[in-house]
Amino acid sequence: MSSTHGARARARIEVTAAIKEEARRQLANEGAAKLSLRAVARELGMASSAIYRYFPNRDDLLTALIIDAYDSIGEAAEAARDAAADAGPIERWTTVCERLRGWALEHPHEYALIYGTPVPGYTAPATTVPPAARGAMVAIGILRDAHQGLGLARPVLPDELRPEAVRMAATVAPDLPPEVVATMLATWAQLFGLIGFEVFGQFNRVVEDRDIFFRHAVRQLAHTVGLVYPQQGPAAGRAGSAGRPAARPS
Amino acid sequence: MSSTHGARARARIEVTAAIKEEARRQLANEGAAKLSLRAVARELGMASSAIYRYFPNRDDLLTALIIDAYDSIGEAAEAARDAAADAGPIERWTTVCERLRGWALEHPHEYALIYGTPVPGYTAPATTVPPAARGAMVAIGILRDAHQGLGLARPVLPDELRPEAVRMAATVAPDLPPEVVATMLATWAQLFGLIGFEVFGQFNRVVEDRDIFFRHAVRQLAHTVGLVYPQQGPAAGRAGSAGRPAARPS
DNA sequence: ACATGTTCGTGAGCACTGCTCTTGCTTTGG
DNA sequence: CCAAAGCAAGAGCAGTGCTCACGAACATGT
Repeated sequence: MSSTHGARARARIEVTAAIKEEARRQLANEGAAKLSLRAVARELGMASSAIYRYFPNRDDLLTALIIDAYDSIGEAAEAARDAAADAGPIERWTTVCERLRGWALEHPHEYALIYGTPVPGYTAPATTVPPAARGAMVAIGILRDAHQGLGLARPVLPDELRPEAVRMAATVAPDLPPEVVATMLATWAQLFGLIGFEVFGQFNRVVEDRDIFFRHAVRQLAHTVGLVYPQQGPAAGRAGSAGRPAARPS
Repeated sequence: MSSTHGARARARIEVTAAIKEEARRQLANEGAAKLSLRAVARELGMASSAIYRYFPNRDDLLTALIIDAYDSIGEAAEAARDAAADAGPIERWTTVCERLRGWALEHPHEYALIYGTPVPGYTAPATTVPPAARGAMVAIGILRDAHQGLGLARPVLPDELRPEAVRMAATVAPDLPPEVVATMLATWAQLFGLIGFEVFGQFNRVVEDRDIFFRHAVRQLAHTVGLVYPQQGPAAGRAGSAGRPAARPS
């Protein structure tokens, strides 16, 4: 049916890709708010109305770019996880976090598209959900490994949070303890607070050496989320500075 | 010179206020990207060109709204701090954090204006810096009080972060230990990660009971930033669940 | 091989935007 | 009282998202 049959179908996916590519360029130059379909068409040498054969409206173009961005950052996270496959959970965590930050700094406008101000009146369709979850799934995977390998402390939850934690765990990672999932989600949001502040310039004139600052903050987050150095037979990384069993109050 | 002399000057500041007010209304309805000067003028019953007597261009109107928003959230933080003046540092911290979140949920578009994606090509003028710092100053004040009252643990910093921590402390809070300032800045960014995820809908379909989730996360942040219940003579709040001295590794 | 239905690019056009400039009017200060 | 300065209005320019009717190129069933 809709395979790469004729020259027509082939041309269609080529033009679609060219539009997205040019749109991404404009995104980097002007930002999402000023993304102009007419300008994209002009740069591609086609009539402005021709764009609408490929994307019914501006928001749909944005949706395509959003999905691509989620896939891109998700892929980066997965690659970082795989590159640090032999290291311990804390090293894997920090490696993934630093790669997420690196991606954000390399693609600030695409980062803004997915983690910044949502486009007004635009609600992301359901198709964006799976790509959006890729990054978080990488983090959850690291926690899962640590959980199975005694490298994860189970934080103590207050009773009032327990039902919500159980609910969250059921929809996100049913095989992990609810305490871990709840803490993980909060930590995940906090991580993007750090990244966002840097990308959006909130650290200007305040934090200078942001590499080191971020590295330290992310190690602290690893502790917050419950990652500790394994207690029996340390993993690949140096395990000199041992961690506590660490059950935190309230 | 430029006091409230004639009826003309009075009218000017009245019209300026009316423009900002109407602009804020449009902001809440349509978002910053679709803020239309013509629509503002139309709603105010004046010619579109008349707006430019008061704001030379659209970005300057946005700048005014940004400053107002910073002042508004800063004022909210200060009010929360004063309302909890008699409580202990942890209660003050959580009260301020929950007020910040409350303000953000009440004014999502103004929140997006100051903590979301920056307007492309627009760099905030220096006049926005003092209002922007108001909120963080409230948090620093709480830490200062706790520091003087033995309610603050001094976290252990790795050596590589020390010079940067000293630099940050010098420009932000010279009277506080560098470790505290460094940890505080990271925690501050993480707090806005939590708020941003909620305001921008990243928690949709994942976190249901966000009040409780946020309250727990903020208590955890209080621990991260080093706030503990005072060791000699507990403060006003209940001090039953005592905290550890808590010096954290790496 | 031919006719049919679908897809595509085009250019005109609508309603809207930010912004500029000239033209007159009103208020102000000397 | 009168010149100077501030002000609103309207026309106009260039740009935007988006629609529509039109031929041309393609795909496909008979």
